[in-house]
Amino acid sequence: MAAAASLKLPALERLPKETTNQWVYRSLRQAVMLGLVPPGRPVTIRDVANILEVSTTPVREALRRLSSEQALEELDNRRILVPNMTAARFRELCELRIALECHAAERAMPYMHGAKLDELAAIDKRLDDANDAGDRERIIALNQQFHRFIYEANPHQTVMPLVESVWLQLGPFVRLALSRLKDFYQVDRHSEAMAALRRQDPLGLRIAMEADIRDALTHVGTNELLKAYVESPDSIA
Amino acid sequence: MAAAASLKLPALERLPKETTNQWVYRSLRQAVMLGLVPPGRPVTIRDVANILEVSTTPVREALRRLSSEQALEELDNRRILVPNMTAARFRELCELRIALECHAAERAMPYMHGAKLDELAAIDKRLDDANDAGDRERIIALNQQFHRFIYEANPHQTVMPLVESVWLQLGPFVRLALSRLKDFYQVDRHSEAMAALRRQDPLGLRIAMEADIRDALTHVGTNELLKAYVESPDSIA
DNA sequence: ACGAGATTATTTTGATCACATTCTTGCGGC
DNA sequence: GCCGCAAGAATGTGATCAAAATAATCTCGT
Repeated sequence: MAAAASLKLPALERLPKETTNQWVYRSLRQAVMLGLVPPGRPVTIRDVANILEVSTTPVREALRRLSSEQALEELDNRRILVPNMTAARFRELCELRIALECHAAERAMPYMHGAKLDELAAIDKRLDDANDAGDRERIIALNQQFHRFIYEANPHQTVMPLVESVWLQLGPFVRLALSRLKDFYQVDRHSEAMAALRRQDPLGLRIAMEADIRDALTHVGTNELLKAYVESPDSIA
Repeated sequence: MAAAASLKLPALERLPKETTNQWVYRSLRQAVMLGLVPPGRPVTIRDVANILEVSTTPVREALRRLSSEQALEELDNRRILVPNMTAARFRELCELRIALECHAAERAMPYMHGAKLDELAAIDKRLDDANDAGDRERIIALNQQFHRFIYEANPHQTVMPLVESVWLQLGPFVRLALSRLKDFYQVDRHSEAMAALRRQDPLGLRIAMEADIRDALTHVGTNELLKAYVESPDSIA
């Protein structure tokens, strides 16, 4: 029946106390983040409902939520799809990420005490290991964890949801960058950032953060990789 | 019947081609923006559905969407409410607004040509008039329009949704500030911003923007007004 | 006759609702 | 005070209706 031949969803395992809505949301979010949903192709409620074997209501709510977070785009036609990436949009998102996260880091700095710095170093250590092992999934996860841990040190959270939104929009392409890169300079940047945190040096922190983000993203944004992807996504994925 | 004595919703008129969902969303958004929903008091789906005389489904989706935009908060209990404002959170939101909007303005600057500058000046002129007339509703609306017009000059939009989210969270309190203020310095700041745009001077633009936002918000954030509100909202509203 | 563009018909998709189910919470008996 | 039960509230389902996309047909000028 309902064909949906080209749409594959990861079928995340369902957590114990989780509502259907949350489960569908997590699944779709992950699918978008990993770039499994082809940009431009409409994502219909019924297709997703059929694939995940749930009714339409939770699916529509999950799609709507992702639209609110700019991970999906709602057209006038009521069609929902993954927005197309362009070089210009990618550049905008990079700069936005830098502005947002430098700000977040600076506002969180005063709350990074000794114990928290040790925890952060531990995360970085694990990231280092994953790096050596070449485990991409873990590298992405731990890198996000590293950044999140810093920003969330600030107990008065306002930025993190916005940061997540930008991550969601960049998600698939960051993965793309990693899939081609052999080694990462990020570890050094992370060390610089941690040193700046230890010194409580706002400017140093900003510089390290910006460098870290740029290192991670410029490999996609500037070279021909993004262009190739934009033109024919399937050839790379 | 359904009591909900203290919850009043503006009952926006329903636009022609609008779905129930969109209408409920607009109504709730406006209510939150104007501070009509008391923070801390749970907003139940049923209450809203009864007040607006629609079924629960569109209400739930509207509430969920506002939660995604950080205008509402979903507790573990599945209860939904307007997050409480604290002095610290307010400060965070101000700084976030400044960081975001300075960035947005700077990224939009190259796209502000002659014709667009004239349009901007026209908006500012109308704002000036509203200011003289003391029409608060229009002042708020036009001020937002002024800022939005600048940021949206950038054709590769990524920031505006994030800015809207912050506006939503600050909304009620900005209104609060205006309700007490006699005159505004913003007009001058707007002139400075326009001058900087004309010169294509990034630093000057940032300075003017930051000053403009600070002028609008510090009156709430620093003085006893916010404190009074946080302690007993009803005494001020 | 032929084909580009408009138009209608069919089918797909989204929106809304009422009801069933599941979860939370607050009350009252012990 | 604690436990359990009942009322209230939210989630999820399937049905129904309206809107939009796609397919098929028609019109008209050449």
